[in-house]
Amino acid sequence: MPPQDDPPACEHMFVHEEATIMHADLDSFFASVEQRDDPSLRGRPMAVGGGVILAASYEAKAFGVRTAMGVGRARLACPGLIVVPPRFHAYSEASRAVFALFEDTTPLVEGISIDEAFLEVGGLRRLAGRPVEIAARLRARVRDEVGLAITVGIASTKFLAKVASAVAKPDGLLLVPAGTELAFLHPLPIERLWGVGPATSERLRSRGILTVGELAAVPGNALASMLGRGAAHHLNALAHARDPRRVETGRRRRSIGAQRALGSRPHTPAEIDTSLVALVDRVTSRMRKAERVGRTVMLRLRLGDFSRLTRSHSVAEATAHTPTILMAARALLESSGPLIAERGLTLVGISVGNLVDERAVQLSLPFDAGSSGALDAAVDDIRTRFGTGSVTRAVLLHHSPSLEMPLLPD
DNA sequence: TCTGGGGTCCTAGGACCC
DNA sequence: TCTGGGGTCCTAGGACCC
Repeated sequence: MPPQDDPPACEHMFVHEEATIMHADLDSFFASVEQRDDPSLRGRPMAVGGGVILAASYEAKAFGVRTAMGVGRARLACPGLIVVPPRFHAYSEASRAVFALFEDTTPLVEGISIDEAFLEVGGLRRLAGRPVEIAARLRARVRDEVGLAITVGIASTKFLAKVASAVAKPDGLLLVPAGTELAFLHPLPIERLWGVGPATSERLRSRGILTVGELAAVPGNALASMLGRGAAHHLNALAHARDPRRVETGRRRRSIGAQRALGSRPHTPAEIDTSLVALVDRVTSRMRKAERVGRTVMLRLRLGDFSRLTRSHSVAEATAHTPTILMAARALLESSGPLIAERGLTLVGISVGNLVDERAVQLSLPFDAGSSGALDAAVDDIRTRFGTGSVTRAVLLHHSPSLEMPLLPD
C-alpha cells in the first residue's frame, strides 16, 4: 500500500467559479402573514407587536417603523399605525409550508431562522436550469401556494447571497455574477457585514472606516488591535468576499431556552421565583419533547436600567429533569440577588446548553438478585452493546423501591 | 418612547496534563 | 527549592442575529 499523502496545507483557494448559493428570505414575515390572513390589513401601515414591534409592513416601514422599536415610539413615527398581537402558531405553519417548497427545490437546504434559508442549487442545472431560473420559479411558487412574498439573493458565497437578498428587498431577485463580488460589496456600509453590530460599528466608525471597501484596505494587524484577532480575521475575510462555508443540512439546535419580559414596575422575590419556575418548566418540557438533555444552565437577566447580563452553571450530568434545572437556576438567581435588589429586574430567561440526544434503553437481562456480581454483569452487557460512554445511569425497574445506581467513568 | 422571544458564536482565563 | 512551554478542556460572559 502506498503511503498516504498529507492533505494540502491550503484547502481553500477562494476562487468562485459560479454563483450557485441562494439566500431566500420572506419579506416582513410576521406582518405579511397577518396581511395575507386579514384583507383589511393589506396596503395599510400595520405591525405585529406586543410591547415592541416584532415586524412591520412595508407601508409602516416607509414611516420609519422598525423591528424592536417600542410601540409608543412607532405610533409617534406613524400616526394611525395598526398593531396586531402576534400569532406564533400561524407563523410556524407558514414557515413549514415555505420550507417544504425549499426542500422540493433542492435537498441542500440550511435553515437559518423561521423565515430564511440557504439553498445550494449548483448541481441542478440539467434538471432544473440556471440558478436565476430556479429562484424565479421558487418565488412564484411561494407566492401562489403560500401567499407570501419572498426575496432571493444568488451569489458564489453564503455571505454575498445574504447581502444580495437584503439589497433586493422587498419582493426581489438579485444575482451577483461570479467575478463581480468586490464591485458589489465594497461600496456598502460596514453594517452590512455579518458580525458588525452597534459595538463594532461604533469602534470602526470612530476611526473613519465607513464602507466595506475601506475596511478591506485596513491591514490585518491594525484591525486586530481594534477588534481582537478573531473578529478581525472574520471581517477581513468577508470584506474580501472570502467565505468558504458550504450550505450545511441537518444542523442541530445547541440550546433550548425561554424568557419573559417583566415590565418595569418593581417585583417581589416571590414573583420573580414564580416566573422562574414557569420558565424552567417550559424549557424542560420542550427538552423532553425533543428528547434532548443538557448540562449547562444559563440565566439571562435584564436589569432596571436595561443592561443585560448572563450567569451560567454546568451540572454534573446532562438532564432534562425539572427539579435539577430549577435548583441550578435558583442558585444562579440567588447569586445575582444583590444586583437585582439594587437595580430592579425587567427580564428573566433560562436556557440549557451543551445539549445531547437522550437515549433511554430498556433491556430485559437475566438477573440473579442473590448474586452481588449480577448487576455489574448486566451493566457490562449494556456497555458492550452501546459503548462505554453512552451509559451514565442504570435503573432497576423491578425492585421496590427502585434502585438508582450512578455509574462512574472507568 | 420604551424596550420580545427566541437563538449562535467567540473569547478570556483557569484547571489540568505532559 | 524553584518552576518552562505547549496543549486541551471547561466555564462564564458578551456581542450579535432574526
